[in-house]
Formats: sequence, C-alpha cells, structure tokens
Amino acid sequence: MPLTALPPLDETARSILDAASKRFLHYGYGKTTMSEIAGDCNMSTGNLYRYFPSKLDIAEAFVRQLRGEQILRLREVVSRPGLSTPEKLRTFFKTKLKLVYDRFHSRPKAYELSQEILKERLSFAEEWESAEALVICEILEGGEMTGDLAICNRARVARILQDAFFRFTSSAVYYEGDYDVLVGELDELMDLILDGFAYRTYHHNQ
Amino acid sequence: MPLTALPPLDETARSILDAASKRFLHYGYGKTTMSEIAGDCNMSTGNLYRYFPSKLDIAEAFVRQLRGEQILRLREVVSRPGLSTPEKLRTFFKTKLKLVYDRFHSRPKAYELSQEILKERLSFAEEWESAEALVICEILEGGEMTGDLAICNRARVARILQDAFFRFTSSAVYYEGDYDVLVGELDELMDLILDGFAYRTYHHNQ
DNA sequence: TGATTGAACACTTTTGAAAGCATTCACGTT
DNA sequence: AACGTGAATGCTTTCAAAAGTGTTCAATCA
Repeated sequence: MPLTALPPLDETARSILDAASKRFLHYGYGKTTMSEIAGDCNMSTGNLYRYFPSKLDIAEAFVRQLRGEQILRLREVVSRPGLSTPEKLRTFFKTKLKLVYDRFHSRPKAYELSQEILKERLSFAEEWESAEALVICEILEGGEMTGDLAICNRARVARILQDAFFRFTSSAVYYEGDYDVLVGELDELMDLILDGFAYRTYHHNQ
Repeated sequence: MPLTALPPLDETARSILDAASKRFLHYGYGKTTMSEIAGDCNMSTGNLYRYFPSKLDIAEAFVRQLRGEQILRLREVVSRPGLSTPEKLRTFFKTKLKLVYDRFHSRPKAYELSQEILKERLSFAEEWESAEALVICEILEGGEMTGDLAICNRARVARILQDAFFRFTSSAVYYEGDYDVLVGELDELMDLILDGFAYRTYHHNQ
C-alpha cells in the first residue's frame, strides 16, 4: 500500500469529510465546529465520532487528500516522456515549489490547516516526507538504469536532496520572496548539484 | 564599515544595554519592562528614550551583539591556517549549525529573542544574511586565488550555498532532529556540492 | 543648554467569569 | 446488532473590566 493512500471511506464518512472540507476551506479549522459539520450532514454530533476518532482526524484526512493530489501531480510531471533524469529532478522540485507557493497564496486556509496538522501530527509529516523521498528514489533509480547517474545509496541521496531544497518548500520564505527569484535560485542550486552528480558519474565510470 | 558593527555607544547607553541584556537573558523580552531596566540603571523610564528610540531597538542592539560574536567566530574558524577552500566551506556551515543549535538548547531566551527581532525587523535579517554571505564570498575568493575553485559569480554562489544549507540553520529542525544526524546530512550535502565545484573547476580548466 | 524626571496618555496584557466547544455515553430507533 | 441521538461533561475560547506597560512631554535640574 502506498503511504499516501487514504483508507477507503464508506459513504457516511465520505459525506462528513466533504462537508468538513468545505467549511475548512472557507472558514478554517478553528472556525468550523463539529455541530456545523453534523448539521451539514443531517446528523448529530455524537454520530461523527462513529466515523472519525476526533475533529483533528477529520482535518488530517482532509490534508491527506490534498497531499495525495500533490504527490500524484509530482509523479505525473516527473514521468512525462522525454525527460532525462536531471530534468526530472529539476522538474520535481520546481513543481513542488510551485504547488506550495500557489497553495499558500491562493488557498491560505488550506495552507494554514496543513501547517497546523503537520505541527500536531509529527508522524504524518514524516510519513509525507517519506512518500516524497520514494518518488525521488524512483527518479534516481531510473537514472541508474539509463546510466545518467551513478548513485550508491538512493534513499540517502534522496534525503540529502530534500535537505538541499528545504528552503524552497519551507513556508518561512513565502513572506519575503518573489516567486521568480526563488525559481532562479532553485535552478542555480540544481545546476550545482547536478554537476556534483556528473562529477561522481565521471569518476565512477573511469 | 562592516555590516555587523554596532554604532559606538556612550557610557549611559552601554549600561542600559547591559542591564537590558541581563533581563532579556533571564526572563525574555516580554517579561522585561522598561521601568525595570530604568530601575537597574538608577534612572527614569523617560530617560531611556534619549538613548534608544524604543524597547525593540534595545533588543535589536542586544541581538546585534550576539550576531556580531557569531560572525566573529565564523571568521575565526574559517581563517585557521592549513584549511583548503572546500574544508573552509564545510567548517563554515558546520560551525554555524553548532552555534545555532547550541544557542537554541542552552540559551533558549536568547534564541527566542533573536527570532522575535528577526521577524519584526526584516531589514536586520537581510543585513545579517548579507554579512554572512560576505564571509562566504571571501572564502570563495580565496579558493579562486589558490586555484581550488573556479567561480564566476561569487555573490550569487554564496547566496545559493546559503539556500542549500538553510535547513541546517533554520529553527524548524531543532525540535525534531538529533544533532549528529543533522551533522551527518550536512556533511553529505557538502560532499555533493563540493563535487559540483570540482566538476566545474575541471571543465573550466580544460 | 543639555540631561533628567515622572505624571499623563494610549495601547496591550491579564483576569476571571460566562459562553462555546469537542467529546462521551446512556438511551432510542431500525 | 448496527446505527443514530442529544443532553451531560469538562475543557477551551471569548469578552469586558482592570491592571500593567511603552511612549511622550511639559516641567525640573545641574
């Protein structure tokens, strides 16, 4: 089972999640009450707890959806035909920057909710990082097969790449930075790192 | 004038800053009042404003001191004899990680105050980043002269390096991470980036 | 005249009581 | 037996009054 999969939801749970999602998006987590969600679903508050252990778990399911879509999108852009492995890595991180940046600016409530959950549920944050690392690993694996890259420890390198591009996917930066400047810097850092891989491949092949 | 220099303070201003520093360190910014500072200096609250425009400016002067010490230390470790340029870069970022990590764990109030000021006074944060970038630039310059490195645009590269190691100097990480793990990852990222430089030097020299 | 004062002002934080909320559970309903 | 209810519970948030604090300034001092 991929880490990003949602446990399948029955119809009632689905309608609860949908109703909650709408309110979360419009009013935010704090301004949404359990009885409002229950009202939207024509049921009582108590019954919500038959389907979700707590309000925070509803929010987690919501964020899990968002994140699922995000990783789907990342997989998609990265698997487009005709991309070399270096281009895939570049596309991966540029797309991630764009996704986070857009969410932050155009859906602030969703962004805020994401942050709250990630702070509260550290294990979810780690799970999410692992899911992304997996995609990066797959890119690296592809690079090895085509001879584009020589990587000893894929998982380790994936982690290092996540570290290296942390600034571009961390929220701190969105208050200050202009998007184009960020993309420019990301590009240059990627150039440097790809040169690093090139160097290693060269010395490995000798 | 180096960017990190404090404007020279007369005796009265000095005693205000010293008294405030002690209270900031023990009780934090919020729990320190202007009349307490004035009391420590045997003067009235009103008189403080002849020497500092506001409470926040006292705090900024305090943080400016801390930061000044930090950059002094960075310059020191980096200018030790017998270090190659790559080793200097590695030492720079490892030392910075250590300094921030230590401050966070052993002087939480000072750390917290730093964060508050940096949030409030964006220009100070930028000034600080520039001051660090300058040190990196100097390292890169040294590398060019000794032929260790071939760098076209030093300032640009310095900025990219700051981006790349952002995770290791951003506070977010200190809640989760074990120090040794962080150092390990920093080392690996530095290896990769130095390989990138090596690649460029090689192709440049050809 | 330059340095200092402390009362006055406006703004923020604290306080604690009232209201609101997430969660539970004993009790229907199907 | 599975599904659903809504009042009861204990915790959290809200809100207005009170206390506290940063800042100013007319008056005082050296």
